[in-house]
Amino acid sequence: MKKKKVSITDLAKELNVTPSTVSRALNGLGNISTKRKEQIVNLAQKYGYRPNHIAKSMVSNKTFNIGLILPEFTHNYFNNILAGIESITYQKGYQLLICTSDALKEKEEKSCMTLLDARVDGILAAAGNSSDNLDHFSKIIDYGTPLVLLDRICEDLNTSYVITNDFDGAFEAVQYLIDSGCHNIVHIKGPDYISTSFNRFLGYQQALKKNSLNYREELVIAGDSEFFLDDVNNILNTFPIDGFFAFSDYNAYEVVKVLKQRDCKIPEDISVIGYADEPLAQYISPQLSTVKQPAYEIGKRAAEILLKIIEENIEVPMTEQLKTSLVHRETTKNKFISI
Amino acid sequence: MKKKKVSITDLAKELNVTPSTVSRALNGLGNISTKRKEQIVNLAQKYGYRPNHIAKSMVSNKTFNIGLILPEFTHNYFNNILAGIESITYQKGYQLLICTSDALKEKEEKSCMTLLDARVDGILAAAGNSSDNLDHFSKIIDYGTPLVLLDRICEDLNTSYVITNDFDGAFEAVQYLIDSGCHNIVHIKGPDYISTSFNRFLGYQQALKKNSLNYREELVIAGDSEFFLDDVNNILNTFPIDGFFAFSDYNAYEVVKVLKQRDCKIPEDISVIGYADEPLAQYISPQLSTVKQPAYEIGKRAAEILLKIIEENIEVPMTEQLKTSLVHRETTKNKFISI
DNA sequence: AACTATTAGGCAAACGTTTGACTGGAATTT
DNA sequence: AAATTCCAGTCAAACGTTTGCCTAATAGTT
Repeated sequence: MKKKKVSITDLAKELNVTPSTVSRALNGLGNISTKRKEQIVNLAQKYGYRPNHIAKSMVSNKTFNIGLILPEFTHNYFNNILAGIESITYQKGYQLLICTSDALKEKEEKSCMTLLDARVDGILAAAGNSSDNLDHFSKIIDYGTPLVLLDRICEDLNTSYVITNDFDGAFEAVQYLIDSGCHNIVHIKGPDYISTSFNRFLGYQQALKKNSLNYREELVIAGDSEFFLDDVNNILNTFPIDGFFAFSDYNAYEVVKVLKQRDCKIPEDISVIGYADEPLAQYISPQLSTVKQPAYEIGKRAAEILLKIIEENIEVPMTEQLKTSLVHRETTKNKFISI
Repeated sequence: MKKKKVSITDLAKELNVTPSTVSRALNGLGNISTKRKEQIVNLAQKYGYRPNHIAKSMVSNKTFNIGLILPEFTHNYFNNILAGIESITYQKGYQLLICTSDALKEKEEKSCMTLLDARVDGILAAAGNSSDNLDHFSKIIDYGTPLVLLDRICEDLNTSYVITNDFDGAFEAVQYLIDSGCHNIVHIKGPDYISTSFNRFLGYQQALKKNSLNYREELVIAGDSEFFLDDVNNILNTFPIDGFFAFSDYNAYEVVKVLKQRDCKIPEDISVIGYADEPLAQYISPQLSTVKQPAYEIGKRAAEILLKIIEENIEVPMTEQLKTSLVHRETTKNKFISI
C-alpha cells in the first residue's frame, strides 16, 4: 500500500507555523530566523521529507520532464541517440518520458497528445516513415511546447532540427568507391519520402555525375522490396557490377551474403559500403565499410538544444547538422593503392 | 513561449456554471442534463480542451507513470527488455520515466529518489553490479511503491522479481558440450557477486559433476580480466581444451577470434557456447551457439506483474522465472551425430 | 392542492506547494 | 519619547481537478 508521505503542511502543523514559513525555510528564501530555519530543516530531515514534484509543477507550470518519441528501441541507432540524450538530461536534472511510435502515424499522434497532456517541458522526436501528415507535430508547436526533431527534416515544420548530412555522407561513400576503381555502382535505396534516404540517393547520383559516370536507373534497387535478394542476383547477372552503396548496413549485409554465396571476392571484385555503422558492421566477415552516423552526438546535441530553448526561452528555431564519416573496413579497397 | 492551455475553470466561466459541473459533464459522472452536457462537451471540443494530468495526479495521488532503472541502453539485452515493457505500459496507458544507472550505485540511488519524488506509481529496475548496499531499493519498498526487480535476485530484498534460470541455462549448455564429445571445457565467468553470473558458474560445475568430470579451477577464466586474451591463449597452450562455455556472447566472440587466429577448427576441434543471444551471435562467422535469454518477455512479464500489483493493490511479492533456451548454431557440433 | 421524490447543479474542501501582500512587534534612529 | 525601519512570520490566493454534501427547483404521486 502506498504510504502517504510527509508534507510541508505536516511539518508546519507540528511546529505551529504556517506552510509558507516551512516552504521558505526549506528553499532558503524569505526572512526567517536562523533557529527557526534550523528547527524546520531538522524536522524535515527527521521525517525524511521530500518535496512533491507534482505539486511543484502545479504552481510553477514546469515539470522537468522531457518527452521523447522514437520509432523503436531495438535498433542500435536509436539507442545511441537515447544514450546521448540521457547524458544531458540527467546532468541537467530532467527526466525522460519515452514513447515508441513503431513508425506508425497513429501511435506517433497519440504519443504527442500524451506528452502534451503530461505537460512536458519539451519534446524530442524522430519522425517515423509516415510521409505526409504532420499535424500532430504542428500541434506541439502551436501549444508552444519546444520541439526538436531528429534525423529527418520535415519541410513544413518550422521548428528546430538536429540532422546529419546524408547527402554528403552518401557522396563521400560513392566518391570513395569511384576513387578505388569502381565504375558500375549499384545503389540500394530506402523509401523516397524519407528525407534521409532520399538525400543519400541524391548524393549517390551527384557523385556519379561529378565523376562523369552516367546515372542508370537500372542500377538502383529498393532495399525494402520483397524481391530484394532476387533483384540483387539479377543485377549481378546482367551488369558488370563492381560496387554497392547501400542505404543501410542491414541491406549491405544481405548483399555481402549474396556475394559470398556467389564466390565473389570482396573487395577485389566487388566493393560494398553500408550506412549507419551498426554494430553488425564490425562483426560480419568481411567487416563492413560504412558511413558512420554520430548517433550519440545527435542525441546529445538535440537534448542540449532543447534545454537551451526551454531554459532561455528561445523562440527562433535552430538547425544543426552533424558530420558523418566514412569508415573503411574490409569491404572496400584501399583507394590509394588501387587507383 | 508556452501557451496557457484552457482549463475546466475557463470553460465553466464561459458557460456560467461551476467547475464541478464541467468536470462531471466531461467525465460522464453525476447528474447533468443532456443539453448542458452537450453544451459543455461542445465548448471543450471547440477550445481543444485537454485535461491536465498534473492536476489530476494531485487529487488522485496517481500519476500513471512507471519508473524504469536500467544500467544502460547501448546493449541489446536491455533494449529488448525496454521494448517488452513498453508494449505493456503503452497498452495500459502508462508512461515510462527512464533512468540509466551506468551500473553505478550512486546513480542508481539518485534515480530511485528522483522517481520516488516524481511520485511514480511503480518502479521496474535491473540492479547494476554494485554488490552490497541496496538501501535505495529498500527505500522504495518502505515508501510502499510497488517494485519489480529484473534479472538479478537480491537476497535481502523482499519484493517481486522476474528472472531467468541461469543455473539451468548454463547446465544445459555444458551438458550439450559434453554430449557432443567435449571433456575439457573452459568456463569464462563473470563477476561472482552478480547472482546471474554466479549461477551460470554453478550450472557449469554441476553439469561437470553430473557427468563425472572433475571441476578444475585452472579451467576457469575471468571474462572481465585485463589479461583475458592472454589467459585464453595460455590455457589453450597448456591443456587439451575442446570446449568453451562463456558467461557472455562478447567473451565468446573474443574466444572465437583467438581460435580462428590459431587455426583451430570450430566446432570440430573446439566448440564454443556464449550467453544471451546478442545480435552479434548471428552475424559473426561461424555463427555462435548461445543460450538465449527471453529479454523481451522478461520486460513484458515484469511490466505485467508491476501493473497487476499497482492496479489490484497486491501486497505479496511474486517471483517469476522464465526459461532460457539453447540455440545451436555453428560453433557447436550436432550432438546426435558426434556422440 | 399538498406532499414526496427526483434531478440539476452549486458549494467548498482537498491535493502540496509557492509567493505577493500584509502585520505585529522589536530594534533602531532622531 | 516619538517616529522610523526592519524582521519574522502569517494570510490568502493560485495552480486544475475531483467529489461528498447540500439545495432549489422541477416532476410525479396521491
